[in-house]
Amino acid sequence: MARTKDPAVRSLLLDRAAHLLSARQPVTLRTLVAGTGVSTMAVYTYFGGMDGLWQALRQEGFTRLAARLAGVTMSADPVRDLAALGAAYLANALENPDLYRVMFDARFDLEDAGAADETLDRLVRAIDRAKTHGRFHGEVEPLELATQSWTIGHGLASLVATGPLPHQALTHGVPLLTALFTGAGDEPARCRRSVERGWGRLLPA
Amino acid sequence: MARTKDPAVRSLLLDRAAHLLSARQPVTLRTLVAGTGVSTMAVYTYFGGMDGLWQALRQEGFTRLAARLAGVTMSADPVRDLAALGAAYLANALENPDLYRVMFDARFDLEDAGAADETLDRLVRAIDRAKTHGRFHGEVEPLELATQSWTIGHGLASLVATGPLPHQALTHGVPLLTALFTGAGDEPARCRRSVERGWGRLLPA
DNA sequence: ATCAAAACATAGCGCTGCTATGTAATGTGA
DNA sequence: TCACATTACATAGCAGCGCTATGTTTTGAT
Repeated sequence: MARTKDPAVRSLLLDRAAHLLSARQPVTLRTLVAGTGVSTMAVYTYFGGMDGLWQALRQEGFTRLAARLAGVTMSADPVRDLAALGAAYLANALENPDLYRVMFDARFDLEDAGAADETLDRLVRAIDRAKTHGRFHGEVEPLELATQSWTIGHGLASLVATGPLPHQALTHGVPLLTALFTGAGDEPARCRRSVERGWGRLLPA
Repeated sequence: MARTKDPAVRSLLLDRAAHLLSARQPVTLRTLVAGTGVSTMAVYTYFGGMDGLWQALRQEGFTRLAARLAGVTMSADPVRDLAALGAAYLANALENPDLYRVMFDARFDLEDAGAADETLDRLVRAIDRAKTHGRFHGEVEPLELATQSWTIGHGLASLVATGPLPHQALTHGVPLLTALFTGAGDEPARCRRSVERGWGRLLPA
């Protein structure tokens, strides 16, 4: 008994926001709708305000990350796969640095808690796989090891994306993950080779 | 042949900014000077604008961090000391979460690059000490290991301060650092004991 | 004592997100 | 099919933001 929303408008606004973000142009209510033909009210009908737009943008960021991780093909070497997931995480963060910053920007009260859960779950499953392959010893808690891997990935991504460390520093991911996985029971030399293979093109800077 | 600046005004503004920040009240040009008796122009006289104030605030954050790290007393166990430095870093980040966020907030172009250098240097020296004690093997590059320790610390601090991980997750610091230092040559069981000692009160959540 | 220079106060500009108001479009019940 | 309630949408205007132009006052060197 009323007018319906047009999903295309919503996508249009999100796309334009992402474009402005990557073009390092300010994302404001007015710059957002400028040239789109829609009025500023559209932001309120579809997102309830700018905060809602940022939240939707974060969701988009996590969705894109999930897709990126899903693109990592599993191999016969589960530890390589773990490193490859880490590399994919970092690659995504550095290819969309602005979106990554939005995703982990403070000043949001985590109503979209669990947005990162899919990411973590994928890690957990990869670790489970390494366990069944006998690379990690039995006491390893997959969720804990996944959280620790995430900590390394996020720390690296954040320090590089935010400035304190140069891109070169991404190579630190190899010794960090190798140390972590070796501590989880993998054989050191073999572990390092696996991680290096998984880290892939992030290695030569 | 002119009027001189009053350092007290500068401190007053910085103090008030920190207060507003910790009180979770918006830090704006007008809220900053409200009730202080000084006018908005003061912010421009002493900081050149709000950006300058944020920059000064970051400097203050790093100064406070340096003081915190300086308060860690070295013991006979250098690996414990390394973990204690990590714990102090995290404790500082979580006691001044807003300031920590300002410190590592993106959208600043690193003109104050090197602000974090003192922190890193302290880590380097602690690692050097562990090397001379024979805890790490000779190929260990202190700067690299320091950067990797920082990555772990910042990753944890960021994920906890920004929301995705609960405070409980700080305990992950122990296995992470243990794995890293064990990989650097320390004997596993001894390393874990040292790290646990250094991690201290961050352990019981 | 003089006077230039800098600190300081005030007012106002263009921008921000947001909302109040009026209008046009549309899915639904009769 | 038609009327209407309901929602999308456009416009205008509000308070607040950072910043700057302007005029005044203070002050330190000559």
